[in-house]
Amino acid sequence: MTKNSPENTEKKRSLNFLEQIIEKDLAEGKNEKRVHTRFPPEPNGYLHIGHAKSICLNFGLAEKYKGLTNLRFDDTNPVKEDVEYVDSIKEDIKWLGFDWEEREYYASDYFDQLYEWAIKLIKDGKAYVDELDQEDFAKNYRGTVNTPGKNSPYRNRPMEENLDLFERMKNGEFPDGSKVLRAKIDMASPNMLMRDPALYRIKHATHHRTGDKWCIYPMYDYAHGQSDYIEGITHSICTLEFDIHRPLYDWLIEQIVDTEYRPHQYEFARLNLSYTIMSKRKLLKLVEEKYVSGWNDPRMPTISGFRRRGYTPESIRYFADKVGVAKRDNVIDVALLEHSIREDLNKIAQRVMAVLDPVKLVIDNYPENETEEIDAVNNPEDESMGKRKVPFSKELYIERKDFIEDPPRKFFRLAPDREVRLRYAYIIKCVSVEKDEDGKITTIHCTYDPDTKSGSGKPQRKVKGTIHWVSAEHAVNAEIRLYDRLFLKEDPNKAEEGKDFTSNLNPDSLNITHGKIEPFVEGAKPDDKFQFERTGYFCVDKDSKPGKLLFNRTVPLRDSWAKRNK
RNA sequence: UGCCCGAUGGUGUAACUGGCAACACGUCUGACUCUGGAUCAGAAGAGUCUAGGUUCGAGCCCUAGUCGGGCAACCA
Repeated sequence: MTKNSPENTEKKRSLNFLEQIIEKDLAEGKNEKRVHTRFPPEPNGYLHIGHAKSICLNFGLAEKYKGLTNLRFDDTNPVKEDVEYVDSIKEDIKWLGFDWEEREYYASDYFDQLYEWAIKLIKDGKAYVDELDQEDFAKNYRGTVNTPGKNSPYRNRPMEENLDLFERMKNGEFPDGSKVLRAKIDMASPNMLMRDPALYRIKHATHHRTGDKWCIYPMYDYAHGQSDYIEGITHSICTLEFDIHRPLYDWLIEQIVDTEYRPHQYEFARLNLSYTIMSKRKLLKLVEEKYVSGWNDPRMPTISGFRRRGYTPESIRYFADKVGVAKRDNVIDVALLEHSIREDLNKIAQRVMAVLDPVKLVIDNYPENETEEIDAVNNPEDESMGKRKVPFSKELYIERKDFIEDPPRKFFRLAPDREVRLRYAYIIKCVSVEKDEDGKITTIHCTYDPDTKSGSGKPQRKVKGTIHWVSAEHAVNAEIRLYDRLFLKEDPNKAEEGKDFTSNLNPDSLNITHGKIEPFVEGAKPDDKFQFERTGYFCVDKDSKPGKLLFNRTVPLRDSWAKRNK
C-alpha cells in the first residue's frame, strides 16, 4: 500500500522495542553489525494471522536493517509433522510477499552436528543419560514450582558409560521413553526449565525428511538455539511464553561457542484477535470436526483462509504494521483487520453492480425490447481503470431491501410514490407494487424520467438516494457466499460451564444467496476481486467455474444506514 | 507458596530515555457525494494500576503492594 507511507515525511518515526534493541546492537558493533533473523515454524499446522505478524516482523526487521531472514522448519518431532504443512507454509510466506531466497533450512539438517555437540556435552560432564521414566521423574525428582527437585540416581554415572548409552540410544537399542539425554544443570533452580532439561528423547518414528536414519530426536530447546548459532542468527525473535527458556537457550549456546558471536533471543506478545481463536490445536479441531470446510475455509484466521476470503497480502502486511509490537498481552479489534482490507480494496477493486437478494422492477414507460449501453466508472479512486458499458432495459432487478412500502424516517431509497436514482442511469418513481398471496412483493412498477440520464448533460434534479440494479435479461447468475465472523463472543474461549469454544460458534457465519450480476463479471477468474457497489468487496472463489460463478464476500462496505438502525 | 514478564482513552501502539500524554482503529458531529462507500473538517474519550519515595519537575527512576499473563510435556 502506498498511501501515506510516513517513513520519509515524518520527522522521527518512533521505534518499537525490537528496533531499539537492534539499533543499540548496531551502534555497539555487536555481531559484526549483522542483523539476521529467522522464521521458525513447526510444520504441524497451517499458518495463521498470528504467524503473519511474526513473519512480517522477522522479514521486516531484516529488511529495514539490511539483513537477512532464514526460513527454518523446526522439525524435531516427527510424530506431529508432515510435508503437507511444509508446502502450505512456504506457499503462505511467498504469498505474503517475503523471500527467504536460498535459505530454506530445517532443524533436521543439523541432526548430525547436534549429535556431535551432544557428545561434547557428555564429555564435558554437562549431560548424562537418565533412565528414570517420565512419570517417576516428574513425580519424584523434578520438584514443583515452589519446591526444589533432586538429582537423578543416574546423574553422576561415568562419562564413558554415558557415551556408550547415548550411542546405543542412537543405534536403536532401547525402546521409546526408556532413556533420555539430560543437560546437567541444577535440579534446584527456581526456573523449572533449568532442572536438568531433556535434550534428546527416543522416538522410533519416521521423519518426513530424514526417514528412518534417526530414532533419537533433539528437543526444541536443544535444537533451536544451536540452529540459530549454526545459521549465524543474531536476533532470535519469539513469543512471550519462551521467555523462561532464554536462560537455557543461553546456557546451551555457551557450551559450544568459540567466538564472540552470540545469537540472542527476544520475546514479543503474540497477536490475539477479537472474535477469533488462534490456537493451532483448536483450529485443527474446527477442521477435523468439520465445523469449517478446511484449513482454508474463508472463515478461518489462517493465511490460506484469508487468501481465499479475498484478503490481499498488502492488507495483511499493513495490518501487521498497524498492530505494532510490544511485550504486553493484547487483543486486537477485528475492526482493524477489516479496515486494513477495505483500505486496500477501495483503491484497487473493480466496481460492478450486483444484486444479492433480487426483486423484479419494471419500468412501465420504458420501451419494450430496447437495450441501452450505459457508461459506468470502473473505479472512482483510480481513473486509469477506465469505464465499462452496462446494459439497461425495461425489466431490472434491484435489492429487495432497497424498497420499503412504509419507509422509516431518513430512508432515502425506493418507496411508493418516491423517486430514486438508478446508478449511472435514470431517475425512477415507484407507482405500484405486485404481491403474492403471502404479501411478499413480487414486482415493483416504476416510471422513468428520460431527461435524467446520467451523463446526458441535461440539468439534473437532485434525489436523495441512488440504488444499484441489474438488467434482468442480461444478468449473470452467481452463487454468493456471505461470510460473517466465526464466533459470537469477543473471546471465544470464554464458554459456559462444561462447554468449550465451539459453543460460541456463530451459526450464521455463512449465508449463501443466489444473486444477479451485471455481465461484466462473466469471465471472472478465481481470486479476481470486485466491489459490488453499495454492498461490499467480493472475490471469485477457487471453485468458481465459467457459467457457475461463485463469489465470497471478503468484507461488507461500511454502512452508516445499517448502523443507524441498530 | 517459588521464579519470570507485563500494566498508558473502548482497542492497539507512542511519548526524542525526567520537561505537564500523541498517533491509528473504533465512536459521534458536520460537509461533500449519482456507492448512506470513499474523501474532507471537527468532537468526545486516559491524567498513565495503587500507595509511598527521589527530584524544581515522574507515564518514564526507587520501594512496597494490587491485578493480568507465563512456567512443573520425553511438545514447539
